[in-house]
Order: sequence, then C-alpha cells, then structure tokens
Amino acid sequence: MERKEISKSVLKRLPIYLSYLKSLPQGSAEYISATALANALGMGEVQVRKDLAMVSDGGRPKVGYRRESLMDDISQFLGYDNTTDAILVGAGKLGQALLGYSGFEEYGLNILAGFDIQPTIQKTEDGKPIFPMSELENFCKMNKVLMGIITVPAQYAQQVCDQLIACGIKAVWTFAPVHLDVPENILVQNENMATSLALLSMHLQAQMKERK
Amino acid sequence: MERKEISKSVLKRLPIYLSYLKSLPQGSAEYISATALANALGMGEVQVRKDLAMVSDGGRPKVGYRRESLMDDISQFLGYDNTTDAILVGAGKLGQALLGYSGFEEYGLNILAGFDIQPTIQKTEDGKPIFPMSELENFCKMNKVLMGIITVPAQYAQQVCDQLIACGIKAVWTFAPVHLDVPENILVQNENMATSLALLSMHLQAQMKERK
DNA sequence: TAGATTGTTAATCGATTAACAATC
DNA sequence: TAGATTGTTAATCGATTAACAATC
Repeated sequence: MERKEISKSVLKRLPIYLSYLKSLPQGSAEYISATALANALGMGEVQVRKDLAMVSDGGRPKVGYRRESLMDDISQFLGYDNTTDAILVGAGKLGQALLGYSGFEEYGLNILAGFDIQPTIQKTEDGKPIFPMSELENFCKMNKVLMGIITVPAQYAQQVCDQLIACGIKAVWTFAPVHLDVPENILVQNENMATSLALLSMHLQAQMKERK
Repeated sequence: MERKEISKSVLKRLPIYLSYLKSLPQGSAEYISATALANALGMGEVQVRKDLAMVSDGGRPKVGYRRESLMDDISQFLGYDNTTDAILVGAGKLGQALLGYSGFEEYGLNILAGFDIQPTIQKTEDGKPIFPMSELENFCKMNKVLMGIITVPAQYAQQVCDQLIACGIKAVWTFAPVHLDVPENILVQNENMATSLALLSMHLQAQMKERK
C-alpha cells in the first residue's frame, strides 16, 4: 500500500471505522462494504469509501472489504501496531484515571510512569510508578520517551510542557485548557473539553429556544 | 449583538480565545487587539478578527477590543453564564475524576450526581452522590436534567445512551470510544481520545522517518 | 449477464486567507 | 494628520459530495 498524503479530517475518521469494525461480533460476515459501514455510522458512503482507499489496497466490487485485513490496515496506518511509550505529568485525579486506564494499549499507547511535584503515592493501584519531578529528565532520556501527557492545572501546563521538550519529547497530549507555545517540530494535541462543552451547550440553548 | 449563524469551526475556537483572555494577569491593558490575540495563540489575525466579529459588537480601530467585555461576550455566547445541570453514568476511575473536577463550573457545567450499576461508593470525596441506575429516570425527570455524560465501558455505552434519552436527555457527552446511534434532535459529542492518539502517533511516525 | 460495489474524475460547498476600504 | 486596527468583500484553498466508468 503506497502511503499517500493524508488530511487531518480523514485521520480523525479512521479510528471511528476501526472501533466499529472491532465492535462487530466474531461470527460476522467476512466482507463488509463501505455502504454498510456508512449506514452503521451515519456517514456518507462516498466519504467512507474514499477514506478507506487511503489505507486499504482495495476492496472487491460487489463484496466489499475483507473485514480482518481492513482492521489490520487501519491499525497499521494509525501506528497502533507499534507501541509508543509515554509518561504523564500531574498525578491528580484525572492523571491517575489515565494512568490506570488499560484501554490505551489497544491504541498502541503505553504509559510507563507518572510524575508529580508531590509524589504522595508511590504506585497507583495498577502498579504504575509515580516519581517526583526531579527524576523526569533522567527517566525520559533513559527510556527514550517521545510522548508526554500533561494533566497538571492550567497555570503550570506551559512550564511542564517546556520541561518535557527539554527532555526530548516530540509529541504532547495535554488536558490543560490553555494554549501551549512550542517549537515547530513538536505536536501539541489539546484534549479540549471546553470545546466539547461549548458545542453541547450551544445545542441545548438552541433546543430550549425551539421549544418556546 | 445580533446572533448570526455560527459554524462549528468558529465555535471550536471561541473557548480558546476565552481561556487565553482569562489567563492574562489582572493588571493587563484594558484593550486587546485581534493581532495580539492571534500572535499569542499562533493563529491568523484575520481569522481571529472574523471570529470575534461573530460574538462581539465591535472593537475599536487602533485600540482593539475591551478585554472585559470581550470575555463577557464570548462567555455569554457560549452559554457559560447560565449553568447546565448534568448527570454522569459510570462511576469508574474516569467517571469519578470528572465528578470531582471542579473546573467545569467555569464552563457553566454542574454535574449533579453520578450513577452506576454497582454504587459501591455513596459519595465521592467531593460530596457528589453516586446512585444506583434504578434511580436514574426519577432523578433526571425530577431535576429536569438535559445533559448526560457517559463514562461506562464501550460495550454498554449504547444501552446507557438509550436510557438517558428515555429520561429526557437532549445532549450526550460520551467518553466511550464507540459510535452512538441517536434520534436526530439529540446531540452526541464524542470525546474521542482515539482520534487524538491517532494524530499524535502519526506525528511521531513522521518524525522517526525524518530522522533516518 | 445483471447488479452491487469499488474507485476516480468533476462539481459543489464551506472555510480560510488575501485585499482593501472605513475608522478612530 | 498618519498609522494601527477594524470589518467587509473577493479570491483561494481544501474537503465533501455527486456523477460515472470499471469490475467482479
């Protein structure tokens, strides 16, 4: 499969297809068509087909795509097959929830450890270690960690981010609702809950108005 | 301020402006220009200006927008000023982390209670009650709850979602990595971590390749 | 073969960016 | 006044959708 230039919009939809395919029961048909996928997910069938064309090396007219291969292709394309090691900074409630969430393995993410200024806990229930911040740099360099997860309060996020970059981290996943300034070659993915909430609350406002 | 039709893309950026404005120290200048905002956030200045034009009733040439009014306008536009009551289903680690997160108040979100099939805990540390699922319907109707948050494992998400809708909920915020089928007038906002991870892991893959 | 489905090429749509006039 | 900044109108860009030919 030749790797084409891929747009962010496509990239955002691929995990949705994959999760649906995975959710199908074991005994499901061997083949699935773009039409079937589109209907199940409430999307346009042409869009689905075009997206799949980016990652798969061809479905068969009349039958569709082989379910197994399709899942493999998407997984591989998204890099879910080779695990990425990550560390997390900020072992508060959210941080610990993420540290303890085993579902990330499915996406090729392996959180090695948590770090906190106040490492009151030495290990989470799940056995993940929580270290003091002073060990951050050493740990990252020793383990060649490339991804950092930020779950500290907003006002410390930029500072933590700078530290992570100094430790060699190239991709930052942040849950702090602030903009982070980073050099060009670093990717920041902001899990912006404020955005989701805005969309939801706009919807509710519109609904209320309608009902009047 | 006349309310214009607003696009999702704009809606997603508004919380970013707001959070930046809020992060400015108390003693900052009274006025801020779209240019200054754009530079601070690494965005295009025309885009920022156009977005602000949607919510504000005008900046002043040469000086910019009054910081206070701008924050008020955005907050109001996003509905952060009138609180929305919500309930949460699935009091696992993530669920409890969200229940305990006080920062949502800032966005006008008030999580009244959690629900779980196994309500082992009666109250979270923060004093939010956790009820058994059997009380869901009654609670929602009594309190006229319109928003539901889903933090149950993927395989139960659809079922919980259906229950929520039956209880009168109009907006669903879900953290389960699955597609949810809902009637047309219900909004589902999927906090899709898989998507974020996909973007991040693609970036790392690209980086690795470059370095070779 | 006929028909469902794929994949591609062209048309449409929407959002971003650029250019420019208006204003304090 | 001159210049920074706003807001609007036009041009560009990219993504989605529609139309159609290819295929099993």
